[in-house]
Amino acid sequence: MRRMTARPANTHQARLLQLLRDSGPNSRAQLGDQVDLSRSKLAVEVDRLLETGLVVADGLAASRGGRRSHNVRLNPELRFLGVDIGATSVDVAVTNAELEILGHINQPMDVREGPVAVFEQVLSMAAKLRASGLAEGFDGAGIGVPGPVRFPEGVPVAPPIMPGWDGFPVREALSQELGCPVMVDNDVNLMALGEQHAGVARTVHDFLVVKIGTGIGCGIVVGGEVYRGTTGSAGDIGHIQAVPDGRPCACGNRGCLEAHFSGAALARDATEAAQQGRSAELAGRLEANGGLSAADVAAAAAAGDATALDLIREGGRSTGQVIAGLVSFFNPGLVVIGGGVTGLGHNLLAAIRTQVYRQSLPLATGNLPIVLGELGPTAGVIGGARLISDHLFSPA
Amino acid sequence: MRRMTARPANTHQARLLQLLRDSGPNSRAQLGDQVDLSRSKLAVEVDRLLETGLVVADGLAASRGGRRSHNVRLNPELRFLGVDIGATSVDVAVTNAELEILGHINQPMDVREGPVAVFEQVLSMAAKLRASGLAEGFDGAGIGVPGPVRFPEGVPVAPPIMPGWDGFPVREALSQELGCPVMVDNDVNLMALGEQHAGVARTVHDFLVVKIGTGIGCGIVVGGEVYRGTTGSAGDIGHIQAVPDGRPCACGNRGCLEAHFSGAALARDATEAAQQGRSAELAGRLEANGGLSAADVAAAAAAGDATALDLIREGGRSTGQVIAGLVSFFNPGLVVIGGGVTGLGHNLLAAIRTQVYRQSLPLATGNLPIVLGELGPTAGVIGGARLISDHLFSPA
DNA sequence: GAACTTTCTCCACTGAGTGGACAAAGACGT
DNA sequence: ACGTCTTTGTCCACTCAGTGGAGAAAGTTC
Repeated sequence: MRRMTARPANTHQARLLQLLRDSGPNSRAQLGDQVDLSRSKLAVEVDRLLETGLVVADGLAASRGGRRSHNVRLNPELRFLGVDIGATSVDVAVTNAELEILGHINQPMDVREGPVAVFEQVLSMAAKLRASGLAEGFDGAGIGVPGPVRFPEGVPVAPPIMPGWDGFPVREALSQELGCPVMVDNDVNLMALGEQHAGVARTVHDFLVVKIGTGIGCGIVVGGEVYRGTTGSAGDIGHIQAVPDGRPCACGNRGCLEAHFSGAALARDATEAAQQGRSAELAGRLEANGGLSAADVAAAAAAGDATALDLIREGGRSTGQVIAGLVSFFNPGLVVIGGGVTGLGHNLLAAIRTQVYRQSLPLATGNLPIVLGELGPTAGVIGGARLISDHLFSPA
Repeated sequence: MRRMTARPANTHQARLLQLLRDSGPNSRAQLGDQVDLSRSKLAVEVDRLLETGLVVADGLAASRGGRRSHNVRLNPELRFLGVDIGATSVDVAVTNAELEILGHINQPMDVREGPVAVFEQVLSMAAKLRASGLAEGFDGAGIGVPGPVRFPEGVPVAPPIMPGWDGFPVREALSQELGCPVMVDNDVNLMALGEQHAGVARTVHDFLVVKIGTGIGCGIVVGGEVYRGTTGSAGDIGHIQAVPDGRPCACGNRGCLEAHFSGAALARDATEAAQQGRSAELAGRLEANGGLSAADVAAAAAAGDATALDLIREGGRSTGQVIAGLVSFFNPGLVVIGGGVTGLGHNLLAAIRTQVYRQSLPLATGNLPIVLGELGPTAGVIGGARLISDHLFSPA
């Protein structure tokens, strides 16, 4: 199949495509209710979209007491690729134009091996999905990388945990390989887009997404749009000071949030506790697995281990301390906690909540939900698909 | 003179009015260069604006090698009122439609006396300006108050330092009294608008304005627009924890930034130092004035007093500590320091800069200017005029 | 089968916006 | 003084997006 290359010709068409993406098949009448255009004009634009092939007829809907409506929907053969590159693993997924996941693969990986090796892996994962019959090709791809990105060009800039990627033309390279438009963004921003599109943040306009994985980052959404900052490093909260004169951090300072709580820090602290004999539970797991991860701490806490619980509580306190400041400053309508450590679940959430509600002013926290992300590991790939569809479903 | 009531009929007219406001008298040709409309259409819209009286002819400009242009400008009789209500004083100013200050009065005042008393004072100040022949009436007014505001309604919400104002319909009441449209906002947001319009932030799209006066607040500008948060309390950074287990704060917590550094805190610390005999300079001033203010500390520091200098440096360090976190999070293109304590000048600025540059990541601070505001005490009133003109110069 | 609903199409009309021709007004060289 | 060039502004015919009403098509309900 030849891939779609058409783009909406005007804002009306863009709006219609986005409506069809977000609410599935619709009749002309239903579209008209949401789009503030005369029925005549709307019919014209829908017909033009049908001509481009982006939209196809979808049969007759059931009657609601009158003439049955002719539904239209986004072309079901459109395929987007969502790629979420983490520090230690990659997620690749295929979606249709309505951003439903048709297939999803996760593989371990190390970003530090550099862009060439990682892309080889990503491309082979994409090929596998294609080979399984889910897609004959891709109409667009959205990629998330664990570091700051100069968004318009799709190029990582000075990424701390992936030094080899600095300045690598991710967007251009992947667009070449995949033969379709590509957008690149920070992984946390993709997660925010994902939760906004299909998760807990569907109705909020200003919110924060705190992703606690190997590192810690924050996605910022202002007025429904991801805010990326002047140099693309907005949300880089891992190196905000959480503990004065605290632990030394790789960045050269002391007491950075990331040095005190993150997947990596938690594993380190748990190992330390096990070795010092402060927890039999953790020591057993260390013995068994030859190492400890955040998941081990979660399991130990679930098994009632006090030390593990303490580690989580202490981490939640540090995180909550920083988030409290951000809440005072940003006054969001929602805070979403996500990332690898969401396995720590409600113990973590409770610790964060306590700290934030205690430290921020009532006006900012009065009606502020602090919740776990809904999408788990799929938030990033859905966000990727959303990112590229936002791009393709806007006037050229 | 009957006040102007016309509003632009469409976005083109709004755009033209804003252009004329920001760059003064212009010929049709010059306007055409900036507005992406055909000369014909532009002429039509300009003619309509002339009919409304918002815009008037302004004679012929000098020739530039061809036919001389007929300039047009905003009606020079338009008058805006800018009001900046602080904790301890009020600024009221009259501007023309180009937001040039024609007259400016500052008077001491205490917000805690409540809205009724304060408005009486504001109205009498406005009357004084009118009586001096600067205005026959006002076409709009922009008011800043030192606390959070529910912006669409123009009503203060839960303002900590002005409890009597909670829920008072400032916008409606003043609109009634002045007989013109009124917009109300947080004083720090007005300052941000002022610096954006006529100060240091003219070319930046994403920036922060930190106002250090009796309290501490922060104005946030995203994509050229003031960001106010979900409940209007965005930028309320005075109660972010700057010093763990630090000084007790009126809000009930400990170590809040405002408890450690602000006009009030500085005066308190200076008085303490004077009484403990740590500074002869400050003790002398305490004796002479019967009390100490931030200005006294500034003067003492300028006279070489080490204790005063230490107080400023320590305050700058706390402030810088908090700002560093905000810079990491928000990645602004500029940070402006303003408010009453700008009298502390470069000693304060240096301390803040040191702390921010040390604590934030290079990518966020690499090209980040941290500067003092340019407009001083006029920032707020210019911002007020800007606020209402933005409102009036947009389609009804 | 009549009356009512809902969906969709057709068509004449409005009005925003364009671009080119041309007029007005000045600068400059000869 | 006069023609040429440049810049500014006006006029006008034309295009095209968008509207709203009439009415056809296709159902449901009683």
